[in-house]
Amino acid sequence: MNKILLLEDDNALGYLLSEYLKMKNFHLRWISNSTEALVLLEKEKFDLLILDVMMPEMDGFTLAQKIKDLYPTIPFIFLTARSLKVDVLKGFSFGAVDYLKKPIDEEELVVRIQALLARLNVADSPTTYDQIKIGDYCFMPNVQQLKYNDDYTISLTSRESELLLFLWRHKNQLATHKEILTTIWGENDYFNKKSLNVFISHLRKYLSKDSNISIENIHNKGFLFKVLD
Amino acid sequence: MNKILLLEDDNALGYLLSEYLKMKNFHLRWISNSTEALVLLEKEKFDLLILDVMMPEMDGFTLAQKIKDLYPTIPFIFLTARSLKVDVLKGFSFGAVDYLKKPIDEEELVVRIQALLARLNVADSPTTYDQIKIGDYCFMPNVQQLKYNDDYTISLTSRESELLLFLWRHKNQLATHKEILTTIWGENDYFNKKSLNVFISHLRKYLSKDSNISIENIHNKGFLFKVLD
DNA sequence: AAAAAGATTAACGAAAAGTTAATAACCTTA
DNA sequence: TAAGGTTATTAACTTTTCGTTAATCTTTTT
Repeated sequence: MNKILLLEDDNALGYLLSEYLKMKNFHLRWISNSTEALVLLEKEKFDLLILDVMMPEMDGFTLAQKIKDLYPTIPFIFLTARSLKVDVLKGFSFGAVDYLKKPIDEEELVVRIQALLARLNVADSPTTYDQIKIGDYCFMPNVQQLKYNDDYTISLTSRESELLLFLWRHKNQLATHKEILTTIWGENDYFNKKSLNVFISHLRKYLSKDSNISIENIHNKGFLFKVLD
Repeated sequence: MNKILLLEDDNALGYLLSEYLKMKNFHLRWISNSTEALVLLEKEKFDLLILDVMMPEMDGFTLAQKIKDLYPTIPFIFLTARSLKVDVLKGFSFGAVDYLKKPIDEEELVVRIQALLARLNVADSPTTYDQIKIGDYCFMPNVQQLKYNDDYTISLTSRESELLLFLWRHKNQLATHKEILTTIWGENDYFNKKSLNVFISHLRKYLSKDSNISIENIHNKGFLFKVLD
Protein backbone atom coordinates (compact mmCIF):
# COMPACT_ATOMS: atom_id res chain seq x y z
CA MET A 1 0.00 0.00 0.00
CA ASN A 2 1.14 3.49 -0.76
CA LYS A 3 1.95 5.99 1.92
CA ILE A 4 1.00 9.58 1.36
CA LEU A 5 1.83 12.62 3.43
CA LEU A 6 -0.66 15.47 3.22
CA LEU A 7 0.41 18.89 4.40
CA GLU A 8 -2.59 21.20 4.65
CA ASP A 9 -3.16 23.90 7.25
CA ASP A 10 -6.82 24.49 6.44
CA ASN A 11 -8.60 22.20 8.86
CA ALA A 12 -11.76 21.78 6.84
CA LEU A 13 -9.97 20.85 3.64
CA GLY A 14 -7.35 18.81 5.41
CA TYR A 15 -9.97 16.75 7.16
CA LEU A 16 -12.03 16.29 4.03
CA LEU A 17 -9.13 15.17 1.91
CA SER A 18 -7.54 12.93 4.46
CA GLU A 19 -10.83 11.14 5.16
CA TYR A 20 -11.59 10.79 1.51
CA LEU A 21 -8.16 9.44 0.65
CA LYS A 22 -8.25 7.01 3.54
CA MET A 23 -11.60 5.82 2.31
CA LYS A 24 -9.96 5.23 -1.05
CA ASN A 25 -7.50 2.94 0.66
CA PHE A 26 -4.44 5.11 0.79
CA HIS A 27 -2.26 5.00 3.83
CA LEU A 28 -2.53 8.66 4.67
CA ARG A 29 -0.87 10.92 7.19
CA TRP A 30 -2.18 14.46 7.56
CA ILE A 31 -0.24 17.22 9.24
CA SER A 32 -0.66 20.97 9.18
CA ASN A 33 2.78 22.17 9.93
CA SER A 34 5.79 22.50 7.64
CA THR A 35 8.46 21.88 10.22
CA GLU A 36 6.64 18.80 11.40
CA ALA A 37 6.82 17.55 7.84
CA LEU A 38 10.58 17.66 7.86
CA VAL A 39 10.72 15.81 11.14
CA LEU A 40 8.38 13.16 9.88
CA LEU A 41 10.25 12.66 6.62
CA GLU A 42 13.31 12.04 8.66
CA LYS A 43 11.67 9.08 10.31
CA GLU A 44 9.27 7.61 7.79
CA LYS A 45 9.29 6.86 4.14
CA PHE A 46 6.47 8.24 2.01
CA ASP A 47 5.65 7.50 -1.61
CA LEU A 48 4.07 10.84 -2.29
CA LEU A 49 3.69 14.27 -0.72
CA ILE A 50 0.75 16.59 -1.19
CA LEU A 51 1.68 20.12 -0.22
CA ASP A 52 -0.43 23.20 0.20
CA VAL A 53 1.39 26.19 -1.18
CA MET A 54 0.01 28.72 1.28
CA MET A 55 1.22 27.81 4.69
CA PRO A 56 2.06 29.70 7.84
CA GLU A 57 5.70 29.67 8.95
CA MET A 58 7.12 28.25 5.77
CA ASP A 59 5.36 28.37 2.42
CA GLY A 60 5.06 25.32 0.23
CA PHE A 61 7.68 26.44 -2.24
CA THR A 62 10.46 26.84 0.24
CA LEU A 63 9.49 23.59 1.88
CA ALA A 64 9.55 21.87 -1.49
CA GLN A 65 13.00 23.27 -2.09
CA LYS A 66 14.26 21.86 1.18
CA ILE A 67 12.66 18.49 0.55
CA LYS A 68 14.07 18.40 -2.94
CA ASP A 69 17.54 18.85 -1.55
CA LEU A 70 17.18 16.28 1.17
CA TYR A 71 15.16 13.64 -0.66
CA PRO A 72 15.55 14.28 -4.38
CA THR A 73 13.52 11.31 -5.54
CA ILE A 74 10.31 11.73 -3.60
CA PRO A 75 7.47 13.03 -5.79
CA PHE A 76 5.16 15.78 -4.64
CA ILE A 77 2.00 17.53 -5.73
CA PHE A 78 1.10 21.14 -5.04
CA LEU A 79 -2.33 22.18 -3.90
CA THR A 80 -3.20 25.82 -4.11
CA ALA A 81 -5.83 28.51 -4.03
CA ARG A 82 -3.58 30.76 -6.04
CA SER A 83 -4.27 29.81 -9.62
CA LEU A 84 -1.96 32.48 -10.90
CA LYS A 85 -0.15 31.14 -13.88
CA VAL A 86 3.18 32.24 -12.56
CA ASP A 87 2.59 30.09 -9.49
CA VAL A 88 1.83 27.04 -11.56
CA LEU A 89 5.04 27.51 -13.50
CA LYS A 90 6.93 28.12 -10.32
CA GLY A 91 5.47 24.97 -8.81
CA PHE A 92 6.68 22.81 -11.63
CA SER A 93 10.04 24.52 -11.68
CA PHE A 94 10.43 23.39 -8.10
CA GLY A 95 10.01 19.83 -9.22
CA ALA A 96 6.34 19.19 -8.64
CA VAL A 97 4.82 16.32 -10.54
CA ASP A 98 1.41 17.91 -10.50
CA TYR A 99 -0.29 21.14 -9.50
CA LEU A 100 -3.96 21.31 -8.57
CA LYS A 101 -5.98 24.45 -8.18
CA LYS A 102 -8.54 24.89 -5.44
CA PRO A 103 -11.36 24.13 -5.16
CA ILE A 104 -10.04 20.61 -5.21
CA ASP A 105 -12.22 17.94 -6.64
CA GLU A 106 -11.49 14.94 -4.45
CA GLU A 107 -12.30 12.41 -7.10
CA GLU A 108 -9.97 14.04 -9.56
CA LEU A 109 -7.26 14.20 -6.96
CA VAL A 110 -7.63 10.49 -6.34
CA VAL A 111 -7.34 9.50 -9.98
CA ARG A 112 -4.35 11.79 -10.44
CA ILE A 113 -2.67 10.21 -7.44
CA GLN A 114 -3.47 6.75 -8.70
CA ALA A 115 -2.11 7.50 -12.17
CA LEU A 116 1.05 8.82 -10.58
CA LEU A 117 1.61 5.93 -8.25
CA ALA A 118 0.83 3.43 -10.98
CA ARG A 119 3.59 4.95 -13.06
CA LEU A 120 6.02 4.85 -10.19
CA ASN A 121 5.24 1.25 -9.46
CA VAL A 122 5.60 -0.05 -12.99
CA ALA A 123 8.90 1.78 -13.32
CA ASP A 124 10.07 -0.11 -10.28
CA SER A 125 9.12 -3.56 -11.44
CA PRO A 126 10.17 -4.31 -14.97
CA THR A 127 9.83 -7.94 -14.01
CA THR A 128 7.66 -9.61 -16.54
CA TYR A 129 6.42 -12.73 -14.86
CA ASP A 130 7.15 -15.04 -17.71
CA GLN A 131 8.12 -18.32 -16.15
CA ILE A 132 5.47 -20.94 -16.04
CA LYS A 133 6.25 -24.16 -14.22
CA ILE A 134 4.67 -27.17 -15.87
CA GLY A 135 5.75 -30.33 -14.12
CA ASP A 136 9.45 -30.82 -14.77
CA TYR A 137 9.36 -28.18 -17.44
CA CYS A 138 9.60 -24.45 -17.34
CA PHE A 139 7.77 -22.61 -20.07
CA MET A 140 8.77 -19.08 -21.01
CA PRO A 141 6.14 -17.75 -23.37
CA ASN A 142 7.80 -14.40 -23.95
CA VAL A 143 10.91 -15.97 -25.37
CA GLN A 144 9.08 -18.99 -26.74
CA GLN A 145 11.20 -21.49 -24.95
CA LEU A 146 10.61 -24.62 -22.97
CA LYS A 147 13.23 -25.77 -20.53
CA TYR A 148 13.42 -29.27 -19.13
CA ASN A 149 14.91 -29.42 -15.64
CA ASP A 150 17.87 -27.14 -16.41
CA ASP A 151 18.81 -29.97 -18.66
CA TYR A 152 18.10 -28.66 -22.12
CA THR A 153 16.00 -26.00 -23.78
CA ILE A 154 13.61 -26.36 -26.67
CA SER A 155 12.88 -23.39 -28.89
CA LEU A 156 9.24 -23.21 -29.78
CA THR A 157 7.71 -21.65 -32.86
CA SER A 158 5.12 -18.94 -32.41
CA ARG A 159 2.22 -21.27 -33.01
CA GLU A 160 3.59 -23.89 -30.66
CA SER A 161 4.11 -21.29 -27.98
CA GLU A 162 0.68 -19.74 -28.39
CA LEU A 163 -0.93 -23.13 -28.28
CA LEU A 164 0.92 -24.23 -25.19
CA LEU A 165 0.02 -21.00 -23.45
CA PHE A 166 -3.61 -21.48 -24.37
CA LEU A 167 -3.62 -25.05 -23.10
CA TRP A 168 -1.92 -24.03 -19.89
CA ARG A 169 -4.50 -21.33 -19.28
CA HIS A 170 -7.18 -23.97 -19.71
CA LYS A 171 -5.32 -26.76 -17.98
CA ASN A 172 -7.42 -29.58 -16.58
CA GLN A 173 -10.39 -28.21 -18.47
CA LEU A 174 -11.73 -29.02 -21.87
CA ALA A 175 -10.27 -26.73 -24.50
CA THR A 176 -12.57 -27.10 -27.46
CA HIS A 177 -11.38 -27.16 -31.04
CA LYS A 178 -13.48 -24.12 -31.71
CA GLU A 179 -12.00 -22.08 -28.86
CA ILE A 180 -8.47 -22.97 -29.80
CA LEU A 181 -8.90 -22.37 -33.49
CA THR A 182 -10.76 -19.12 -33.22
CA THR A 183 -8.34 -17.62 -30.73
CA ILE A 184 -5.09 -18.83 -32.26
CA TRP A 185 -5.83 -19.37 -35.94
CA GLY A 186 -8.64 -16.89 -36.15
CA GLU A 187 -10.81 -19.25 -38.06
CA ASN A 188 -12.35 -22.56 -37.27
CA ASP A 189 -12.32 -24.70 -40.39
CA TYR A 190 -11.35 -28.14 -41.58
CA PHE A 191 -7.81 -27.33 -42.64
CA ASN A 192 -6.87 -25.39 -39.57
CA LYS A 193 -8.08 -28.28 -37.52
CA LYS A 194 -5.61 -30.45 -39.38
CA SER A 195 -2.88 -27.98 -38.52
CA LEU A 196 -3.90 -27.98 -34.91
CA ASN A 197 -3.38 -31.74 -34.82
CA VAL A 198 0.13 -31.34 -36.09
CA PHE A 199 0.97 -28.86 -33.38
CA ILE A 200 -0.62 -30.94 -30.66
CA SER A 201 1.62 -33.70 -31.82
CA HIS A 202 4.68 -31.48 -31.54
CA LEU A 203 3.81 -30.42 -28.01
CA ARG A 204 3.22 -33.99 -26.93
CA LYS A 205 6.67 -34.91 -28.10
CA TYR A 206 8.29 -31.96 -26.35
CA LEU A 207 6.49 -32.69 -23.10
CA SER A 208 6.91 -36.46 -23.19
CA LYS A 209 9.63 -36.61 -20.53
CA ASP A 210 7.24 -35.87 -17.71
CA SER A 211 4.60 -38.56 -17.34
CA ASN A 212 2.46 -36.30 -15.18
CA ILE A 213 1.75 -34.16 -18.22
CA SER A 214 -0.52 -35.24 -21.01
CA ILE A 215 -2.60 -33.78 -23.79
CA GLU A 216 -5.63 -35.98 -24.23
CA ASN A 217 -8.08 -35.85 -27.05
CA ILE A 218 -11.77 -35.64 -26.29
CA HIS A 219 -13.35 -37.08 -29.30
CA ASN A 220 -15.11 -34.55 -31.47
CA LYS A 221 -14.81 -31.91 -28.79
CA GLY A 222 -11.26 -30.80 -28.20
CA PHE A 223 -8.28 -31.39 -25.95
CA LEU A 224 -7.62 -31.77 -22.29
CA PHE A 225 -4.24 -30.59 -21.02
CA LYS A 226 -3.74 -32.63 -17.90
CA VAL A 227 -1.11 -31.61 -15.36
CA LEU A 228 -0.85 -33.55 -12.12
CA ASP A 229 0.89 -31.92 -9.17
CA MET B 1 15.96 15.02 -27.38
CA ASN B 2 12.45 13.91 -26.65
CA LYS B 3 10.05 12.98 -29.37
CA ILE B 4 6.44 13.96 -28.93
CA LEU B 5 3.49 13.04 -31.09
CA LEU B 6 0.65 15.55 -31.07
CA LEU B 7 -2.72 14.42 -32.33
CA GLU B 8 -4.99 17.43 -32.79
CA ASP B 9 -7.57 17.89 -35.49
CA ASP B 10 -8.18 21.57 -34.87
CA ASN B 11 -5.78 23.26 -37.26
CA ALA B 12 -5.42 26.49 -35.36
CA LEU B 13 -4.63 24.83 -32.06
CA GLY B 14 -2.52 22.14 -33.65
CA TYR B 15 -0.41 24.70 -35.41
CA LEU B 16 -0.06 26.89 -32.36
CA LEU B 17 0.97 24.07 -30.06
CA SER B 18 3.29 22.38 -32.48
CA GLU B 19 5.13 25.62 -33.22
CA TYR B 20 5.33 26.52 -29.59
CA LEU B 21 6.63 23.14 -28.55
CA LYS B 22 9.17 23.09 -31.35
CA MET B 23 10.35 26.48 -30.18
CA LYS B 24 10.78 24.95 -26.76
CA ASN B 25 13.11 22.40 -28.30
CA PHE B 26 10.92 19.39 -28.41
CA HIS B 27 11.16 17.11 -31.38
CA LEU B 28 7.52 17.35 -32.35
CA ARG B 29 5.36 15.60 -34.88
CA TRP B 30 1.83 16.89 -35.41
CA ILE B 31 -0.86 14.86 -37.14
CA SER B 32 -4.62 15.29 -37.21
CA ASN B 33 -5.77 11.77 -37.89
CA SER B 34 -6.20 8.89 -35.49
CA THR B 35 -5.47 6.10 -37.91
CA GLU B 36 -2.32 7.87 -39.06
CA ALA B 37 -1.22 7.84 -35.44
CA LEU B 38 -1.33 4.07 -35.30
CA VAL B 39 0.64 3.78 -38.52
CA LEU B 40 3.25 6.19 -37.25
CA LEU B 41 3.62 4.47 -33.89
CA GLU B 42 4.37 1.27 -35.69
CA LYS B 43 7.33 2.88 -37.40
CA GLU B 44 8.69 5.43 -34.97
CA LYS B 45 9.30 5.64 -31.30
CA PHE B 46 7.83 8.51 -29.31
CA ASP B 47 8.43 9.43 -25.72
CA LEU B 48 5.04 11.04 -25.20
CA LEU B 49 1.69 11.33 -26.92
CA ILE B 50 -0.64 14.28 -26.62
CA LEU B 51 -4.13 13.33 -27.70
CA ASP B 52 -7.17 15.44 -28.33
CA VAL B 53 -10.21 13.66 -26.99
CA MET B 54 -12.62 14.93 -29.60
CA MET B 55 -11.55 13.59 -32.95
CA PRO B 56 -13.31 12.61 -36.13
CA GLU B 57 -13.22 8.92 -37.08
CA MET B 58 -11.96 7.61 -33.79
CA ASP B 59 -12.22 9.50 -30.54
CA GLY B 60 -9.27 9.90 -28.25
CA PHE B 61 -10.51 7.40 -25.71
CA THR B 62 -10.81 4.49 -28.10
CA LEU B 63 -7.50 5.42 -29.65
CA ALA B 64 -5.91 5.50 -26.20
CA GLN B 65 -7.33 2.08 -25.52
CA LYS B 66 -5.80 0.68 -28.67
CA ILE B 67 -2.45 2.31 -27.98
CA LYS B 68 -2.49 1.03 -24.43
CA ASP B 69 -2.89 -2.51 -25.72
CA LEU B 70 -0.19 -2.23 -28.34
CA TYR B 71 2.36 -0.14 -26.46
CA PRO B 72 1.61 -0.39 -22.78
CA THR B 73 4.52 1.71 -21.62
CA ILE B 74 4.13 4.84 -23.70
CA PRO B 75 2.73 7.74 -21.67
CA PHE B 76 0.02 10.00 -22.99
CA ILE B 77 -1.75 13.21 -22.08
CA PHE B 78 -5.33 14.09 -22.95
CA LEU B 79 -6.30 17.49 -24.23
CA THR B 80 -9.93 18.39 -24.22
CA ALA B 81 -12.61 21.01 -24.50
CA ARG B 82 -14.94 18.83 -22.48
CA SER B 83 -14.14 19.63 -18.93
CA LEU B 84 -16.86 17.38 -17.63
CA LYS B 85 -15.65 15.71 -14.53
CA VAL B 86 -16.71 12.31 -15.76
CA ASP B 87 -14.44 12.77 -18.77
CA VAL B 88 -11.48 13.62 -16.60
CA LEU B 89 -12.03 10.49 -14.56
CA LYS B 90 -12.52 8.46 -17.69
CA GLY B 91 -9.31 9.86 -19.14
CA PHE B 92 -7.27 8.76 -16.18
CA SER B 93 -8.97 5.40 -16.07
CA PHE B 94 -7.73 4.88 -19.59
CA GLY B 95 -4.20 5.32 -18.36
CA ALA B 96 -3.52 8.96 -19.08
CA VAL B 97 -0.72 10.58 -17.12
CA ASP B 98 -2.30 14.01 -17.34
CA TYR B 99 -5.48 15.66 -18.52
CA LEU B 100 -5.60 19.28 -19.60
CA LYS B 101 -8.72 21.32 -20.20
CA LYS B 102 -9.01 23.77 -23.04
CA PRO B 103 -8.25 26.57 -23.42
CA ILE B 104 -4.74 25.24 -23.16
CA ASP B 105 -2.12 27.46 -21.67
CA GLU B 106 0.96 26.65 -23.71
CA GLU B 107 3.37 27.58 -20.99
CA GLU B 108 1.64 25.33 -18.52
CA LEU B 109 1.59 22.53 -21.05
CA VAL B 110 5.32 22.87 -21.52
CA VAL B 111 6.16 22.71 -17.86
CA ARG B 112 3.88 19.75 -17.36
CA ILE B 113 5.57 17.95 -20.25
CA GLN B 114 8.97 18.79 -18.88
CA ALA B 115 8.07 17.54 -15.42
CA LEU B 116 6.81 14.34 -16.93
CA LEU B 117 9.77 13.68 -19.17
CA ALA B 118 12.20 14.54 -16.44
CA ARG B 119 10.71 11.84 -14.28
CA LEU B 120 10.70 9.33 -17.10
CA ASN B 121 14.29 9.96 -17.99
CA VAL B 122 15.64 9.51 -14.50
CA ALA B 123 13.61 6.35 -14.11
CA ASP B 124 14.79 4.98 -17.41
CA SER B 125 18.52 5.38 -17.30
CA PRO B 126 19.65 5.38 -13.73
CA THR B 127 23.15 4.37 -14.54
CA THR B 128 25.70 4.64 -17.24
CA TYR B 129 28.19 1.86 -17.36
CA ASP B 130 31.66 1.88 -18.71
CA GLN B 131 32.59 -1.72 -18.01
CA ILE B 132 30.15 -4.49 -18.69
CA LYS B 133 31.11 -8.09 -18.08
CA ILE B 134 29.53 -10.41 -20.60
CA GLY B 135 30.78 -13.93 -20.08
CA ASP B 136 34.46 -14.01 -20.99
CA TYR B 137 34.18 -10.63 -22.60
CA CYS B 138 34.33 -7.15 -21.23
CA PHE B 139 32.34 -4.56 -23.11
CA MET B 140 33.20 -0.89 -22.79
CA PRO B 141 30.42 1.03 -24.48
CA ASN B 142 31.98 4.43 -23.90
CA VAL B 143 35.07 3.56 -25.87
CA GLN B 144 33.23 1.12 -28.13
CA GLN B 145 35.53 -1.75 -27.39
CA LEU B 146 35.10 -5.38 -26.64
CA LYS B 147 37.86 -7.20 -24.82
CA TYR B 148 38.19 -10.96 -24.73
CA ASN B 149 39.86 -12.24 -21.57
CA ASP B 150 42.74 -9.73 -21.59
CA ASP B 151 43.62 -11.57 -24.73
CA TYR B 152 42.71 -9.18 -27.49
CA THR B 153 40.45 -6.22 -28.08
CA ILE B 154 37.93 -5.63 -30.82
CA SER B 155 37.04 -2.11 -31.83
CA LEU B 156 33.34 -1.75 -32.44
CA THR B 157 31.63 0.72 -34.71
CA SER B 158 28.99 2.98 -33.22
CA ARG B 159 26.12 0.89 -34.50
CA GLU B 160 27.68 -2.32 -33.28
CA SER B 161 28.23 -0.79 -29.89
CA GLU B 162 24.74 0.67 -29.60
CA LEU B 163 23.23 -2.61 -30.63
CA LEU B 164 25.26 -4.63 -28.19
CA LEU B 165 24.34 -2.23 -25.40
CA PHE B 166 20.69 -2.50 -26.29
CA LEU B 167 20.83 -6.26 -26.36
CA TRP B 168 22.67 -6.35 -23.07
CA ARG B 169 20.04 -4.13 -21.45
CA HIS B 170 17.43 -6.58 -22.67
CA LYS B 171 19.41 -9.71 -22.07
CA ASN B 172 17.43 -12.90 -21.62
CA GLN B 173 14.34 -11.11 -22.82
CA LEU B 174 12.84 -10.79 -26.24
CA ALA B 175 14.15 -7.68 -27.96
CA THR B 176 11.70 -7.12 -30.77
CA HIS B 177 12.73 -5.89 -34.18
CA LYS B 178 10.55 -2.88 -33.66
CA GLU B 179 12.10 -1.90 -30.33
CA ILE B 180 15.59 -2.26 -31.66
CA LEU B 181 14.97 -0.43 -34.88
CA THR B 182 13.00 2.42 -33.43
CA THR B 183 15.48 3.07 -30.67
CA ILE B 184 18.71 2.63 -32.59
CA TRP B 185 17.82 3.39 -36.20
CA GLY B 186 14.89 5.66 -35.43
CA GLU B 187 12.70 4.00 -37.97
CA ASN B 188 11.28 0.57 -38.38
CA ASP B 189 11.26 -0.33 -42.04
CA TYR B 190 12.30 -3.05 -44.42
CA PHE B 191 15.78 -1.77 -45.18
CA ASN B 192 16.77 -1.00 -41.64
CA LYS B 193 15.73 -4.50 -40.75
CA LYS B 194 18.19 -5.73 -43.33
CA SER B 195 20.89 -3.62 -41.76
CA LEU B 196 20.06 -4.98 -38.37
CA ASN B 197 20.71 -8.47 -39.65
CA VAL B 198 24.14 -7.48 -40.82
CA PHE B 199 25.04 -6.09 -37.43
CA ILE B 200 23.65 -9.08 -35.60
CA SER B 201 25.91 -11.13 -37.77
CA HIS B 202 28.92 -9.03 -36.78
CA LEU B 203 28.19 -9.29 -33.10
CA ARG B 204 27.73 -13.04 -33.30
CA LYS B 205 31.16 -13.36 -34.85
CA TYR B 206 32.78 -11.15 -32.21
CA LEU B 207 31.13 -13.04 -29.39
CA SER B 208 31.61 -16.51 -30.77
CA LYS B 209 34.47 -17.47 -28.44
CA ASP B 210 32.22 -17.83 -25.42
CA SER B 211 29.66 -20.58 -25.86
CA ASN B 212 27.61 -19.27 -22.96
CA ILE B 213 26.68 -16.27 -25.06
CA SER B 214 24.29 -16.45 -27.95
CA ILE B 215 22.06 -14.22 -30.00
CA GLU B 216 19.06 -16.26 -31.00
CA ASN B 217 16.52 -15.26 -33.53
CA ILE B 218 12.86 -15.54 -32.66
CA HIS B 219 11.16 -15.89 -35.94
CA ASN B 220 9.13 -12.88 -36.97
CA LYS B 221 9.58 -11.30 -33.58
CA GLY B 222 13.13 -10.31 -32.80
CA PHE B 223 16.23 -11.50 -31.02
CA LEU B 224 17.08 -13.07 -27.72
CA PHE B 225 20.47 -12.24 -26.26
CA LYS B 226 21.19 -15.14 -24.01
CA VAL B 227 23.91 -14.95 -21.39
CA LEU B 228 24.34 -17.87 -19.04
CA ASP B 229 26.11 -17.26 -15.74
C1' DA C 1 -16.68 -53.77 -40.22
C1' DA C 2 -17.14 -49.36 -42.21
C1' DA C 3 -16.69 -44.63 -41.58
C1' DA C 4 -15.03 -40.80 -39.24
C1' DA C 5 -11.66 -38.67 -36.38
C1' DG C 6 -7.13 -38.42 -34.63
C1' DA C 7 -1.93 -39.13 -34.51
C1' DT C 8 2.34 -38.97 -36.53
C1' DT C 9 5.80 -38.16 -39.84
C1' DA C 10 7.29 -36.28 -44.00
C1' DA C 11 7.24 -33.04 -47.98
C1' DC C 12 6.68 -28.58 -49.77
C1' DG C 13 6.87 -23.65 -50.76
C1' DA C 14 6.96 -19.09 -49.14
C1' DA C 15 9.03 -16.02 -46.23
C1' DA C 16 12.54 -14.77 -43.06
C1' DA C 17 17.18 -14.80 -41.61
C1' DG C 18 22.23 -15.23 -42.36
C1' DT C 19 26.37 -14.11 -44.78
C1' DT C 20 29.51 -11.93 -47.70
C1' DA C 21 30.55 -8.55 -50.88
C1' DA C 22 29.78 -4.20 -53.17
C1' DT C 23 28.39 0.41 -52.99
C1' DA C 24 27.37 4.75 -50.93
C1' DA C 25 27.80 8.08 -47.28
C1' DC C 26 30.61 10.14 -44.11
C1' DC C 27 34.75 11.87 -41.96
C1' DT C 28 39.28 13.36 -41.45
C1' DT C 29 43.36 15.33 -43.06
C1' DA C 30 46.34 16.94 -46.24
C1' DT D 1 38.51 20.09 -52.11
C1' DA D 2 40.37 15.92 -53.17
C1' DA D 3 42.12 11.61 -51.37
C1' DG D 4 41.85 7.98 -48.26
C1' DG D 5 39.96 5.52 -44.79
C1' DT D 6 36.11 4.18 -42.03
C1' DT D 7 31.38 3.09 -41.42
C1' DA D 8 26.67 2.15 -42.74
C1' DT D 9 23.58 0.64 -46.14
C1' DT D 10 22.20 -2.01 -50.01
C1' DA D 11 22.50 -5.94 -52.93
C1' DA D 12 23.04 -10.69 -54.12
C1' DC D 13 22.86 -15.02 -52.79
C1' DT D 14 22.38 -19.10 -49.65
C1' DT D 15 20.43 -21.28 -45.83
C1' DT D 16 17.02 -21.97 -42.48
C1' DT D 17 12.54 -21.80 -40.57
C1' DC D 18 7.69 -22.33 -40.27
C1' DG D 19 3.06 -23.33 -41.15
C1' DT D 20 0.40 -25.85 -44.17
C1' DT D 21 -0.73 -29.87 -46.70
C1' DA D 22 -0.30 -34.64 -47.76
C1' DA D 23 0.33 -39.44 -46.81
C1' DT D 24 -0.08 -43.19 -43.84
C1' DC D 25 -1.39 -45.43 -39.91
C1' DT D 26 -4.20 -45.89 -35.55
C1' DT D 27 -8.16 -45.24 -32.72
C1' DT D 28 -12.90 -44.47 -31.87
C1' DT D 29 -17.74 -44.59 -32.89
C1' DT D 30 -21.81 -46.52 -34.68
